[in-house]
Amino acid sequence: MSRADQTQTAVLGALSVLPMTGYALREEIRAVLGHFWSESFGQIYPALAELERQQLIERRGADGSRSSVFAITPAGTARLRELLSAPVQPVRPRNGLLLRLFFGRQLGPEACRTLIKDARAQAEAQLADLAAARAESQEGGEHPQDSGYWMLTISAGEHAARAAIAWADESLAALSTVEQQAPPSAGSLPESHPDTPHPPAKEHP
Amino acid sequence: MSRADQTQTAVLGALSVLPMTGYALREEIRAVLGHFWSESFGQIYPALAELERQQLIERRGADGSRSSVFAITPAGTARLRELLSAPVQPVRPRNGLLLRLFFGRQLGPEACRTLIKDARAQAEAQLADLAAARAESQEGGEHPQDSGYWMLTISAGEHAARAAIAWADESLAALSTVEQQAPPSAGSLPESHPDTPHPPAKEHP
DNA sequence: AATATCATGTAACATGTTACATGATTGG
DNA sequence: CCAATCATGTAACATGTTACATGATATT
Repeated sequence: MSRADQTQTAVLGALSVLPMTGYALREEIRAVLGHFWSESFGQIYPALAELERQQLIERRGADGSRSSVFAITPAGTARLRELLSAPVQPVRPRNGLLLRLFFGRQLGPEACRTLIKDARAQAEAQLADLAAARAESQEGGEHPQDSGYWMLTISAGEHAARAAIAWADESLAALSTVEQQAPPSAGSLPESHPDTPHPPAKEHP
Repeated sequence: MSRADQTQTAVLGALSVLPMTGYALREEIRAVLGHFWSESFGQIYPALAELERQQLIERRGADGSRSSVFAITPAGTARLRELLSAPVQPVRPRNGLLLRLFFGRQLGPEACRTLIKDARAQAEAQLADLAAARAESQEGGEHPQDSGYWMLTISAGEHAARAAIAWADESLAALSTVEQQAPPSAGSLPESHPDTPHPPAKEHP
């Protein structure tokens, strides 16, 4: 699957659940797929235009005039299955948090701790979001056929978030053992004695 | 931090550990930061040129002539700390595996199971890689000052990989309970045509 | 009547990847 | 000498984001 097709996959997939407008599409993608997927405005409309040109979706004047609801066609459903069957596009990782921690000596332990605490808080928030999504999906039950699959994605997010929290706690503990190490001397200064504002930390045994 | 600066951060960071050529830089980034970061060739050289122009790094004719080793300057170290202190760039998620599973009904349980098994295998492989990296970092010990921080990134990868494995096992079990559900009718059949926004459900008997 | 939201789009920009071109050095 | 690898770069392409322009519809 070429990369461009990924947007088409998401759009076709969403329309396979329910016909909607481009605007609603973006809202739904943000709200429902947001945990693991994102599309920007500038991609959705071109994708819709292209899909319509290929007759994989069709536009229906919803009731009177303006707002056009897009619905998937049989050919579109076939194409969706084809796209979903294509190998998963490997993602090039770019984790800004870990990049900063890797060069953590330049930042010093205090700043690193802050970064980790922030990440932990984010994971907690994520967990709360997912709990809400899980409840909604299980109760509302408008799409019982899909909800089993949707649960898989929610569960994936929960596992990842819990792992992040566990890692953060472990890391905060580990960081206290390097606390006494000062960051290396500033670029323009010769090495001065370590004058970190941190009180002496406990050595690890 | 603008996005472009992220490459500069990685390059400056790597050179802060050890001066090296652009080629070696790419190899090191791939080998050492590979678990959480990536840079493509086409970005490294322009970044090096720009950093040299700003005198944040300097080029040294290594021994005789050709291969130029880049070394960070004091100003470069200062800039690195500035970059590392900037807020982490939020990443827009794009998880192709979860996208496929979310629309799993179109694929059917068997294909989904395969996807999950593949993901599990990948996580296992990742875990093995990280174990090797951990061993190397702990024994080799060429950079004792940094190794504590490096361990944090390895640990993050391990937590994530273990979470992925646990999720996969759980999901494979869950999927067996939806096993009997057939994927919805093929694209050419009338049920999936938009005339009926919700294709009739084939409930399990 | 004024404001907020829905709705569709485009253009400019930013970012990132791939393939290619070029040549030096090294090891067999 | 030949092949592999090291080394530096560029250009074309692919992808993705942001800001803007426009106007309808609904709400207050």
